[in-house]
Amino acid sequence: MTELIWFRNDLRLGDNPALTAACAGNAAVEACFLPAPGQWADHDWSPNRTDLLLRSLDQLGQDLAALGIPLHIRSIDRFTDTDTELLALCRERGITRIHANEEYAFNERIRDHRLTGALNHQGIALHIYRDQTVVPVDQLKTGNGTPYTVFTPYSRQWWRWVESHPPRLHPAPAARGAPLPPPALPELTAWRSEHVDWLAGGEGAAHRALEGFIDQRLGAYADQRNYPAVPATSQISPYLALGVLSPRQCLVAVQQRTGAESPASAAHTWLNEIAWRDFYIQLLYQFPRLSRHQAFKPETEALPWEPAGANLEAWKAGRTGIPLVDAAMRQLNTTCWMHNRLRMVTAMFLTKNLFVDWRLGEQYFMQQLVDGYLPSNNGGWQWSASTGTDAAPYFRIFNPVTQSERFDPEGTFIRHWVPEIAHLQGKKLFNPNGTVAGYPAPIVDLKQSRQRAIERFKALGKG
DNA sequence: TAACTTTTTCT
DNA sequence: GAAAAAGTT
Repeated sequence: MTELIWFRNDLRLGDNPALTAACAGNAAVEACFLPAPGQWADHDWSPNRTDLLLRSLDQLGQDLAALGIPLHIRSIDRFTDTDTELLALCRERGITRIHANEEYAFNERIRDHRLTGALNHQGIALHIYRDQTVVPVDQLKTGNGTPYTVFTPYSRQWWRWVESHPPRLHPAPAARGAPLPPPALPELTAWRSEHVDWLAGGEGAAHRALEGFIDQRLGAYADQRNYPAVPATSQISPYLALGVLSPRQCLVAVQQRTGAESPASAAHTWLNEIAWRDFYIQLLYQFPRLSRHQAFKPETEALPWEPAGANLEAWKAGRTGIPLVDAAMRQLNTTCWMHNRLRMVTAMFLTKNLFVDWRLGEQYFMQQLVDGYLPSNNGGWQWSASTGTDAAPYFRIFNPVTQSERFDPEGTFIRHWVPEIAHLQGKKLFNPNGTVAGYPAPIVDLKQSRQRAIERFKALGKG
């Protein structure tokens, strides 16, 4: 009898509940990963993200081989091909039990549900373990027993739960046999990218990034995280998105490296972002429509979005004529990552000023981001578009010029990414307003478009 | 995880 | 007449 650990969104040895369970006994342990490029395409996964995935998978295969655990990489096209491939592997290798960590998006849950039946029919058990969050997705409920849909009360309960349940990490397994040759990776050329060279793959790199952040930048995080010109953020989101790092490891690392029982305020601010991540994951789990291109607030489906067209293309290209928006989009297009404040600014500009359907922005972000992750990306977009849970009130519309004055006061970030206006001084830099040859005039009037958005949302209530 | 407008307060 | 506070969207 052989145990199989099926890696999905958890490309790590450390703190991996399914891996720990697979290695609990003395039976032989083998591992598998099933790349599904057809499904990746359906989910708008970026080659930037899958490049990091494949490099991390490569590292995982080597680490497993060193422990004497073979990793079988069997490419399929879509989730519907999973049963055939897994059953064949189980038959080949004499596997009777499969362990995997839970995934929370709709298609993944359907896959696992169907699979359980198909496998049981063949006498193979599929064991699923809670993962991806600090607090289990169905743990926190309001007084009515309903899921939380507002962050503030959720986070209160989140902290209370975390303090009464200090996370205990699953240790990485010990060697189970003689070292093996590392597995070969499939080519998947279309899913490779050269734009994410700056980011190293694998668990070791992820932990170095996490520890470097805590040691060098965590103290200043609360004060500086909103300034895109300052490298104040942790930059570990790509690893969390792929499960190369677990959020529980983040929590424990903060406690251990700061030597604090309960987190100080700087640590608190950062860990609250982990709570936001948990919040959005539990929402995706509780409300399947979020996985299916639907608004959390159904009434917002009636909003008369503008035809996307040239405005969407200008936004994507970073040629809207609004410097902070353009700088942010160019950062995204070049580095496959964008500062969080700018994600809000650019999303708000697309959905409120250009009044383009949030789904198109959400999709473009997924197609570019190295850290694209459905729960956070969808949550963030619906927050900005005021269609989601705990969303920005529709009348609270960011003014991208005011945002630049506040969060890029020296213009450092704008000058870096929009060099054609770098010579401008003072407030001119934040809104050249068509005065620089070679840089577009604003493609939309900020004041008028703000008013238009407010009126359209207001009309919803009367309908 | 605002912005804008109007009103009031303070020198 | 500026700055702060309050009200509106």
